[in-house]
Amino acid sequence: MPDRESLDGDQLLLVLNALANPHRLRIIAALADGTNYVSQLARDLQLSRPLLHMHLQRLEAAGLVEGHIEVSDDGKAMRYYAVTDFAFGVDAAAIAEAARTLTKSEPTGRTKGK
Amino acid sequence: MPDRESLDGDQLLLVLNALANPHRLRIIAALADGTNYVSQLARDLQLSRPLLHMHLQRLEAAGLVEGHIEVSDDGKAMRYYAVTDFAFGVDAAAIAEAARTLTKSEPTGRTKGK
DNA sequence: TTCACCTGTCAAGATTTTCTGACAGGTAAC
DNA sequence: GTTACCTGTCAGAAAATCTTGACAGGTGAA
Repeated sequence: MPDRESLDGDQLLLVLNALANPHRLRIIAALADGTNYVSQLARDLQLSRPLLHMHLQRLEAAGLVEGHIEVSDDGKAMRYYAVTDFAFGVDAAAIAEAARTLTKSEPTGRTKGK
Repeated sequence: MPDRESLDGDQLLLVLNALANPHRLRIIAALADGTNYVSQLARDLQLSRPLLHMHLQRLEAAGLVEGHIEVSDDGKAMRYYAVTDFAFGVDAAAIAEAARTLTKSEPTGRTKGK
């Protein structure tokens, strides 16, 4: 397990958003038990496959899980996902630091872009 | 500063949801610089007062900030907010642990309630 | 071929969240 | 009185998120 990471504002926000959902917390918990492929994971968690797909992409975009194709013995291509070694601490000081590099919805010169 | 807290699933989710917003990160950052009252904070952050009010409530519900009424010299009642001493770590193991006590959107016996 | 799996995508509806403008009340100062 | 602050709330629009069902493709096995 790596040392505690230091994320910039946008990264932190991306991660927090990825974690702020019960399904996604369960997905991480399930993958922490061991790597798994999409369809099986969907059955385990009782989620529709398209829904799980979307949640996995959100988690992967935040760098919390990683997927890779693996060809099974009988030639089927399966996408296996595993959790990454992420670890970070959250307190007021860390947030104050991160907030300085936030590019979204700034008071001036907003990057919003409609 | 207190030791790293250990939150149950629902608490953790509440906190993560509270933090998963750029405005709210900025609010915490601003309050980390020093306590402040609502109207002034709204001007500093360039947010409408009703909007800030909503965000503050979300943060307070998660236990990240605390507000109290303070009567100024000239008799006006102002609501001052300050950050609390929260601190917690996030990694796959912590999430796996917390996920076990999640009550929302469970596979069976959902608590959804419409 | 048909079946049972796997993968991925899309459109569109349902639900939440975010945000604003308008309104209510209060005090002190001019 | 009016003005200038402070507080709080509400309804409703706007935007983002979540979720499902249907469709596309692929493989190997019976």
